[in-house]
Amino acid sequence: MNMEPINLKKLASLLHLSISTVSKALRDSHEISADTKKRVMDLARELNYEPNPYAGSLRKFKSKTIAVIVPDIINNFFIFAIKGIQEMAHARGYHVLIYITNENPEYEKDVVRHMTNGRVDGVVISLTSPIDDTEHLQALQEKGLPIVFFDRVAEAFGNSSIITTNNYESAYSGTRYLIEQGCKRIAHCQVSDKISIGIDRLQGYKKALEDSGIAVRPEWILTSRKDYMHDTALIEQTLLQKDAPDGLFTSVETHALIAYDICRKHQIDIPGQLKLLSFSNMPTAHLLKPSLSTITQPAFEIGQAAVQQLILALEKPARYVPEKINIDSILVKRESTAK
Amino acid sequence: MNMEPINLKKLASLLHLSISTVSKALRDSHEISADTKKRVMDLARELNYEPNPYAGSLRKFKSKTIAVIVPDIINNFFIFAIKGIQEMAHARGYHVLIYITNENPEYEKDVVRHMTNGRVDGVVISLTSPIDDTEHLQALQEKGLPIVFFDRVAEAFGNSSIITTNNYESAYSGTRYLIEQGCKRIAHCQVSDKISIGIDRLQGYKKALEDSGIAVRPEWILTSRKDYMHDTALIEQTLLQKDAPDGLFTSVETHALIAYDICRKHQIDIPGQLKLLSFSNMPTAHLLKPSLSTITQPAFEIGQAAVQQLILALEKPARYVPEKINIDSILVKRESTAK
DNA sequence: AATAATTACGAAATCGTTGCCGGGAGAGCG
DNA sequence: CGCTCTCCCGGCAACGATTTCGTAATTATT
Repeated sequence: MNMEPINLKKLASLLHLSISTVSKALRDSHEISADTKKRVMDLARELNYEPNPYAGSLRKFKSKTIAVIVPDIINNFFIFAIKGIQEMAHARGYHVLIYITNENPEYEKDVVRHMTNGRVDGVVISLTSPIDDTEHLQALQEKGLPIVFFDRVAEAFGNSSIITTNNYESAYSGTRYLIEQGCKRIAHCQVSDKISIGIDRLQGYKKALEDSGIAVRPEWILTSRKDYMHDTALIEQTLLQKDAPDGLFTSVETHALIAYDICRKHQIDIPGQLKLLSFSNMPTAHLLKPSLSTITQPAFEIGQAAVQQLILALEKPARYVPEKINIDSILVKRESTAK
Repeated sequence: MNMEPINLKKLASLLHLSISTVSKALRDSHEISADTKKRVMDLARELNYEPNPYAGSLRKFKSKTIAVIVPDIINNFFIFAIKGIQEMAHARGYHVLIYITNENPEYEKDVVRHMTNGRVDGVVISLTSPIDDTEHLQALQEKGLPIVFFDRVAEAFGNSSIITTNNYESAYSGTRYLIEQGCKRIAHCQVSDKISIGIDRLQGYKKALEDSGIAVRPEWILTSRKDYMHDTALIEQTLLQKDAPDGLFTSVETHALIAYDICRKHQIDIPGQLKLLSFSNMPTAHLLKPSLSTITQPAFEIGQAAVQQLILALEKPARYVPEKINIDSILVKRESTAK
């Protein structure tokens, strides 16, 4: 079944030319006559010649491949971001390797470490690791591999572009909105206290409470352990206590769904007893019962922008200046926060 | 910033050994003394040596990379499948390149054609192209690249493993279930009439109607054009006609969501006026209003099985026999089909 | 007509790794 | 002591493409 491969040597021998001539003809070099070029191109097309990418990579230290590293894929934000990344990368002729860390920092480090070998030209990453634990990324950068962060970023990390949404402002205005809707006891469920978006959103939440003269209750700041059972127990316990919250602001859609399940189980009325607002890119938010008010991130655009920055760093390193790009989220008001 | 690369030559010169000795030491060859091995390994670890994958690929015609080609990614079935693919592949030491065809057969062909060059060792694919249009895949196979199909497969395609769910039976029992719930006029929305799952599910739907003595109405077999506007108009028009259906069985979750939107817009009661059942892997199905009855596919397991088959084909070609693997779906009854 | 310049191609080195040899040193055996 | 055998290691040729350099043949220049 295994046909003999079509490579430059094969083309050259069929055309009675040298390998270098064929190579140059295919790259449309000025050194080759139009006549010869045509002969070469025609045969290449006829035999479906495809250059071996690894041979070229070896010589040129370019693989035309980028890696996307995300904490999870069961999350509509990342889905849309990956879609944006993928589309932009392909449009620019890049291949995309995908790595899912499953929220496991050790696994992320492993993946990143094995990336110092030229397999990829650059990396687009949304961090799983805490922001202060980035030696593995440092190592990458020292090897000359550009990194672009999106969503969960390492602000302090020098020389890399960072693409985020306005996390602080969104959390602030989201929390303010809950207050406007009548909430006085608002809990916040954060994804982590050691990750950029966790920190930024928490700050926005806190500031909004302060500005409204509401005291921040530390026991109502719930921190996820990325474990479904644990997170469910944590939220359930909070929602069932005597002086329970009348508002819940969650940082990821998973936790909003958990809250829905808990409220159904214990017949807590949304929005009557509890108003719910979540960062989310769920396509079904408006169809839920009740429909979910969301802070919707421009996930697709963030993904696109990340790749644009990365490719700029790769192809015009001289002109490339790391940027901090912000693309605003949108607050969509629905039933879950109605008065 | 760009540190000089750590490669075998560098290690060899530091250790005063030859390149081949270092290479063999790292691969734990029996030709090398334990002593030398240790020296080599220690230095390699210290300097974070990572072998250049492309150099090896070039010599061994193995890239330890597979491609996943899917029609779309905004679809929970594919999300979970990709997750299964990714996890299994990484567990077995493979890297995953992802390609999204956006339901565009021409793009699929392009992607597949550029894959005959050794970039990947094998391909896991869910087809966008019609089942009778597979020369591009034929070309791949002739190059000796194993292909594993999942979900949208090419049955007639020789020598490849095929992983599906029991599409025919699921569609049959789903339709029967709608009839049991009192539906007499059931429409079916298929994803395509030229794709395996479209055909299989349509057959199951038809057989169920026949077995219940209900005539199949061709105008109620709606075929998607993978265009949101078109599909919406098509379903809307069907649901608004005089003698409208009292049941709708959709093949992909997107169309179920479209149906929800249409029903809301025109105040069609689900399940009172229209019962709705859909193939779907939505995590929010039980939270919709009304909750959506689904035929849920074992997407994650299908992805895993696909990679297992592919790796078997790659690593034990002698022992590999193409298989047709079926993993059953589950019918989950919820409010959208209540009596 | 002699020299310079241009055109069109080929030879060979190179990227980092692997694997087939070949060979020297020492051990074991008769 | 001479032979074979094993143990370790180094040399070298690939893998497929790119690129630098060299060179023969043709054309242009003075």
